Amino acid sequence: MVSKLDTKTRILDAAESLFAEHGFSDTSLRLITTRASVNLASVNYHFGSKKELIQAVIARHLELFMPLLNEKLTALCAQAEKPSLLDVFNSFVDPLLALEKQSKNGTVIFMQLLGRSYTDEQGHLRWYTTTHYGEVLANITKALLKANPTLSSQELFWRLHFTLGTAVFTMSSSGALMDIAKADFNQDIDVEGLIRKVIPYLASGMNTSTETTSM
Amino acid sequence: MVSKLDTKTRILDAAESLFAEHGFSDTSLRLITTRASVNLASVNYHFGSKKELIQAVIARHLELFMPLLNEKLTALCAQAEKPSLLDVFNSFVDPLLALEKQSKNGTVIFMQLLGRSYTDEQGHLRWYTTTHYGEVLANITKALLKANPTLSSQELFWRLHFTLGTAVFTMSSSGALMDIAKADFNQDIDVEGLIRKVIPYLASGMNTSTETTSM
DNA sequence: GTAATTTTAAAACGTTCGTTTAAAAAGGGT
DNA sequence: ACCCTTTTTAAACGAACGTTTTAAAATTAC
Repeated sequence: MVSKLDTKTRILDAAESLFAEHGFSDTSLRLITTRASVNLASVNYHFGSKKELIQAVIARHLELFMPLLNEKLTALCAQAEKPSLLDVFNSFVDPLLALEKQSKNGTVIFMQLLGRSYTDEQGHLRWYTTTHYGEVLANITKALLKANPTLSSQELFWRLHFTLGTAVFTMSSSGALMDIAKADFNQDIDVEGLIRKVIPYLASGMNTSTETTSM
Repeated sequence: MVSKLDTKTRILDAAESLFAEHGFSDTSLRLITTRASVNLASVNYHFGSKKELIQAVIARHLELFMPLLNEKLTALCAQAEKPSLLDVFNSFVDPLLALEKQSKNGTVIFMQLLGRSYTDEQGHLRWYTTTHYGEVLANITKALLKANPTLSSQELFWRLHFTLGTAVFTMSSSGALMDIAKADFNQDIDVEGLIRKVIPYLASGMNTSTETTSM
């Protein structure tokens, strides 16, 4: 059934890194199959089309990430005491780092794919995630509301997307940012360090007091 | 010298909206020239190549935005009293809204182009902005440091990019966000409203207390 | 071992892309 | 009117794309 290393897997591995690096449109099937050392036609044989390959690449990450995140969030929602916003955002750390083990630079690639899915196609991924992982998304808002019950659903909506923007953009350009940090002030920081650095920012933004909005 | 409406301008107008909507790679010159009602070859005649057209589209917005922003920032830096972070971020409002007058949805298009320039090409725009508008960028950090002198240059660097991510992502997907807000809780909000909504979030994130980072 | 099925392989398909060419049209100066 | 420059136009170019086809090779089942 499978050889030493599955053709399907080799395609997925090559595709995900190339997609993250160059985007979906700028990555040709010929480039993918060359890097994967498989025949050009095998993509259409195993996945049907390029579009379905893109979905498969994203789905593979979501299938690992979402259950891990859901586990953390339900635990947070089940406990008696009120969690802090830092607790909620820290729930994302382990699931994100788990992606790192699935594939090299998995975390960054996942976030880059997330960002590209938001911009390259028109909300195609948004539909996929909400239908397949609606429960997880609901648990995110549930945990955030438990940490900050004063938030209206409207404010939560906006700040959640602000948060998503910060995270996606930061992790997507993490390579460049870490290079600049190293060159400008000799700061060595890895992916986990960057995640932990952005979390307080996100928590602070989510906690924005409405009084300051008037000024 | 010019006819009723310049061919060059018609190309720029058509290109910028299509670039923002579909991305650089997914927008063909044939689509642009068709919408602009000009001949296909006129792009290469007036701009040289597609790549140079992309730069021209971005440059046109930067040339309007950057001087306006610089004016606001220098005024802020010149004044005696210490500005708040909200003051600094509010300096961006008028320059951003000025883009709205240059072209329809100019603000959103500008931010979308900014985001795409960060992801589609590898730091090409970053080099362009730093060489052409390095003074403005320096004034941004100067104003932020005046508003929050406790920030180290490293922390400022990171939070500045967190801020950029929030702004770019939010404005890039503003159309979808405003649609959802309208459908889910009947909230009518325009571009200016969205800008003013994100600013307190940005100011709060920029003011993140370092003590909370330990937890 | 043979037959049926699955997977790989090479080649070609038709389309679309950015770009170039060469001629026609338009504009400006004197 | 004329010449000279600028701009527009239609057509074609070669390259690269996703996909399909057809046959060979490998695998599995009996």
